[in-house]
Amino acid sequence: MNPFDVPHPTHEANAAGQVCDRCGSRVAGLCQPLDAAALDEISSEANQMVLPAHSAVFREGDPAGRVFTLIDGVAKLTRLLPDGKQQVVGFRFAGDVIGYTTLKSYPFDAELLTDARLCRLDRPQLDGLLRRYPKLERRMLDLCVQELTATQEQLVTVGRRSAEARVAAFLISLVDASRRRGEPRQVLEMPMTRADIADFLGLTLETVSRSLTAFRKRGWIREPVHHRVELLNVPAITAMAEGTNDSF
Amino acid sequence: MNPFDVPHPTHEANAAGQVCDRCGSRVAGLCQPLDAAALDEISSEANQMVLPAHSAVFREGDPAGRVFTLIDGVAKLTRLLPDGKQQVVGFRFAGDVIGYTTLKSYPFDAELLTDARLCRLDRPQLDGLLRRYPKLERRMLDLCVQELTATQEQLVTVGRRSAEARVAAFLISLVDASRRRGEPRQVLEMPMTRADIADFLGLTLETVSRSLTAFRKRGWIREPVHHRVELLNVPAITAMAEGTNDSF
DNA sequence: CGATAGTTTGATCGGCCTCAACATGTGTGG
DNA sequence: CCACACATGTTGAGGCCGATCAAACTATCG
Repeated sequence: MNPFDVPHPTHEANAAGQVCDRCGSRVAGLCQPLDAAALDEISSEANQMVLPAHSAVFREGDPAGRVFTLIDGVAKLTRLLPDGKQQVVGFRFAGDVIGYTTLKSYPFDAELLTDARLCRLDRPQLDGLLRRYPKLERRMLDLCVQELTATQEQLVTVGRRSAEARVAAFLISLVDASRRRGEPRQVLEMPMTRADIADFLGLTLETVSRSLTAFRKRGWIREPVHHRVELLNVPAITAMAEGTNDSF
Repeated sequence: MNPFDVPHPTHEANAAGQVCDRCGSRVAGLCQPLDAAALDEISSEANQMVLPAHSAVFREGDPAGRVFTLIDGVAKLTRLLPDGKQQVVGFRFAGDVIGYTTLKSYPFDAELLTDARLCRLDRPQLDGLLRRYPKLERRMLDLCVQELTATQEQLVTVGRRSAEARVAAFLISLVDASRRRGEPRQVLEMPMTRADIADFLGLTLETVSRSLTAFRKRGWIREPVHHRVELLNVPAITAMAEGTNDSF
């Protein structure tokens, strides 16, 4: 299933930290609290892999034996309902960690929206690292708490906001994610389809399309090419997301 | 604000483990992986407190300096929207841990629905325990992963299910929670109001009321007294929750 | 016993879903 | 390179589910 496994080049933590010179990725996720020596050790155990768009990193129910760091690309995490409908529980971007869990099997699908490079760490390796670097355990807890908080926020969005407010909140969350990984332009890559967005927001793809069209007509956004949005009026979009847009 | 702080009696872990004889609570939450000696040490540092119904354990934004274990009672966790509406992000029952986070402040309100007893652990104490008992850190990660998975499930419920399916799913989740703490009767304490349930499910209280009335008329449930439900037809409720009830 | 919070039920409205048709974009093979 | 198929996106019309507004009923508590 993963035909592109290649050995991972040794990381080199530079003075500023956080960036691996060899693979070019920001060492944002798991490894953040580690020093150079530890990073070297991890790198010698981790495998870099490349996967094409629309392939699955893992599926709901697979034995949870690996942890991935997304070096490059975008992934969506989905859960399946008994009746076949799907709910997107989150999107992941460069630097994010995917698939760390203490459960025996993954509780959701992880599917790539773009071609992607990933860092793969197998469970025995991870366990060994956790034993040698106790800080890592704390780091995983941090990540989990962040994820939990974000999911609760999403619950608020899906549970209590109007359709346009949900789409606006989604756009704002894209900006935040982009800023977090240091690309503070308001031109955003948005490789997800209307259907993906709809399954994230608890809407239909038609409603998402209509909302985006409405934003476009109000001059709030532009879509110069497919899968790229430009936010022209962040304050208006923010106000819409927060439901405080009595007039526009 | 907490006028009922009382010193916590020393725990005694019995041979079967998991139950503290002195305070009568099941030591289910944080302390599960610890041995008797560790439990004694924790107990000497923890404070038991009693709070009345409708009081706040902590509020969104408070500095996250304490961790609580609910010994007895029910709590709801809520987030506030900018426009004043609230979303219930979860309910907590006896044995559940509340308020452990690596964030600087609590990301939600914790409010009691019933009179409750709580075990309180202040942050410096917790940090010390984490240093002495590294297993605890792993335990907190486990709890966080569980909570995250449950919240994702709730996202599916709120995002993709019909009103009656959501209410049915809520009832089933009550049964599960009840079973988890060893009360496998299908007569359930349900101290939350229709409004609480509505804010959890992304519905209005009227819709929740109508759904429960419908279930009652179909003979699926009874409410012998206020704040107590009896599930008479779990299969039907389950089928409704899963959306596989084409006929009933 | 009155006041207040919570619940039920009814009537109406509207936002979003559904179904449908068409437009546009993308990839593939001739 | 073009023709074609197929995925994705847009737009419209109509209907339904759940929200909203309103009123009566019940339980709880001082």
